[in-house]
Amino acid sequence: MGTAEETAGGENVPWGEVTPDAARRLLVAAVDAFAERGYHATTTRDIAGRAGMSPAALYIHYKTKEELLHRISRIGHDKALEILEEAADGPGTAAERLADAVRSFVRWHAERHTTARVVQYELDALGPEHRAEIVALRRRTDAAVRRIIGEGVAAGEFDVPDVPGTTLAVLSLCIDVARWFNTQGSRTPDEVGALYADLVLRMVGAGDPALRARG
Amino acid sequence: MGTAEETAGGENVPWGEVTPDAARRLLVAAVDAFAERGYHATTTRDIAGRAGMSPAALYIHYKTKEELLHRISRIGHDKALEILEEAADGPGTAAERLADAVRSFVRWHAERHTTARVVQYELDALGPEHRAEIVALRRRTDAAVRRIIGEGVAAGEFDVPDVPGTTLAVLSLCIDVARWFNTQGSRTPDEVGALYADLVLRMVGAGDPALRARG
DNA sequence: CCGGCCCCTAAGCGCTTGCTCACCCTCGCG
DNA sequence: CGCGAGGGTGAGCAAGCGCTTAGGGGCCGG
Repeated sequence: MGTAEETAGGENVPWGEVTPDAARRLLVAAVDAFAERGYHATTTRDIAGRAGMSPAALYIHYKTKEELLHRISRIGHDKALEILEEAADGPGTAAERLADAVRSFVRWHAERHTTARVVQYELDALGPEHRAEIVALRRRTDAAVRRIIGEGVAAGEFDVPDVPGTTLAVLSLCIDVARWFNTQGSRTPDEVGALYADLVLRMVGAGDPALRARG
Repeated sequence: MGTAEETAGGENVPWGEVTPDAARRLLVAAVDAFAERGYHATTTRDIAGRAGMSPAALYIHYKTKEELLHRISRIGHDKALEILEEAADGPGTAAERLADAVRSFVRWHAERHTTARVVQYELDALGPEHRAEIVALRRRTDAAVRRIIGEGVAAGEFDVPDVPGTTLAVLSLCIDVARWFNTQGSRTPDEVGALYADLVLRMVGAGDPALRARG
């Protein structure tokens, strides 16, 4: 109690783990700028300006612009992975767990699509070591989805001729939500999550379509 | 006969429509560089260097770096749209046309994934008027897919509760191939096309799964 | 009241960027 | 052979980049 985290607004606030306050303001500004223009097109002056600071202030809290991207990418991937693995390790049939995983993963990508866009599409801008670290996290993401699908096939729930390929496609579908979401509007994250969960169950040939529509 | 296009190697060569030769070499170099590093991280010196020319040579054939991106984007979208509309307007049932469209669209994104990456992911780097022009092309892409799905539903071939949403998901799935293809290897464009055609037929609830597997 | 500490800023350094300009080399034609 | 035109180059400009540094202002314990 009385920790910096609580001072910052509790542990469920989006960037609550980033302290002190000035560092978080800079990071949030960087997420917005990176999502809007891309990493390379964003200047450190722009980030500092959005955070209401001078350009030099950035370097008090972060060594380089790349370190900012890495922090964003790391925290974002941790969160996305946590969401997925929680669903993968939950109770229920493979179909229920897969639907749950897709629903929450997609919802996160839609709700926090500016963060997700940076996390998913600016990976190449990281330095070699930082990129390697993030790639390792992504392999765990892949493994979590593959595990659910594999278990569904083993249990006879799913009909999937190509498990690695279908895993890839499912993840690709979910991740790409970050690219297009809210460029049109008119759909809530919950709606997209529900739609995608249904589509993915169809992709793995899970059970009776009529059951899916009702449940 | 004896036109510049034929001199350049015939009309089926990837960038055969770009003349003169030096302009094409620069454009191909730009595609590679943009795909590898992204538009903003690519310098005009890098593009010219890859084409074996001095930095100044670029400006003989293109007014700005952005014009280069626009030319690439325009030609690429034209080609992608042509592929899709050809399949959409072809003969056969809605299921056959949808499978055909997805198969060829995906194959193009895989085979020419460096071009596709630029075309699909560097749109924001275009100036306002050029972007508007490209966005109009993408609406036609969307319309082509939506038409096939709509016709399949009308004919009772498909079971799709949300036609616009499913259209969006199908296109998103195909487009994202450009992002991940060949970062791992081990899959040919034909294989990915076949896999994705099957997955999409499942998404729209087309017919008997057993029939799909045999056909 | 003050001295040290922590954030922060103004100014600017060294470098790279997109792009330009004066000039040259090559080639077809009379 | 002279010549004009068009594709190419070397050098470099103004602007903007990531990042640094010297110094200032507010807060806090003594």
